[in-house]
Amino acid sequence: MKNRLLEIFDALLNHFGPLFWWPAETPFEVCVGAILTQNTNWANVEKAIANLKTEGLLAPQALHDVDSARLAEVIRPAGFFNVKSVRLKEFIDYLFKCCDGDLDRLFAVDWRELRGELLKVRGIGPETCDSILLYAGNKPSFVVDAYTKRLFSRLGLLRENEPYEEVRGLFMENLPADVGLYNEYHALIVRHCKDFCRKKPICGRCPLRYGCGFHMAGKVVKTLSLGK
DNA sequence: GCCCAGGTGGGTA
DNA sequence: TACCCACATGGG
Repeated sequence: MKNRLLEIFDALLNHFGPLFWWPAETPFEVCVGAILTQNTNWANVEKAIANLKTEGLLAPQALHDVDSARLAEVIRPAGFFNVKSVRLKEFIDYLFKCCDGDLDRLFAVDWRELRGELLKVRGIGPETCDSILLYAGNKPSFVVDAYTKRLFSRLGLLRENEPYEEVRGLFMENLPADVGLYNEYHALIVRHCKDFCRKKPICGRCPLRYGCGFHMAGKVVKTLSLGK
């Protein structure tokens, strides 16, 4: 399994090149984006982030001070704005409670303990939590999302409704605890799925389950060599 | 008009 | 544990 996961990573990296995620300017922006992108197209999140910047709200103290109803209006393009407004405030409340609003202090503690604490914050589930740890805190916590489950179940390496922690464990037990590797692997999975492995596969059925390659408009444009 | 998008929490059996 | 549902905008 370890070799298989590394082969898939190499094939994706070879095809797309390094992606240098997360698409954000600061660690704090990563945290905000991780909450805003819950079940939401990233293009809509970008609009909400742009609004936050325009309004001068993309900072811990500013988000701490702003009224949640006003915050909801600013992040409206991201969808689910009422619940996300509350979730952002919950995260900020925790940040001030534990670290006086200082992200560096947040990430200074043992990350495994921090993961347990973040998961207690309402609105921060396992994917949001691991995204924050990996992409904002540079901690080796593998991120699992809908794309990860879709791709690896189609590859026959997972069952379709495998629980989050089981999937995460599969990667973390079979890959070295390397922040750079985890960072790129998740980014490449997302990129690959957006291009080739949609909910409705572009070629009618996702070809990766046969280990054969990348498809576009029904035509094979590149072949993966996954080995056995 | 319909489907989909980098989830999460609450309720029910 | 395993489903169901609400939450909502915007692009294809």
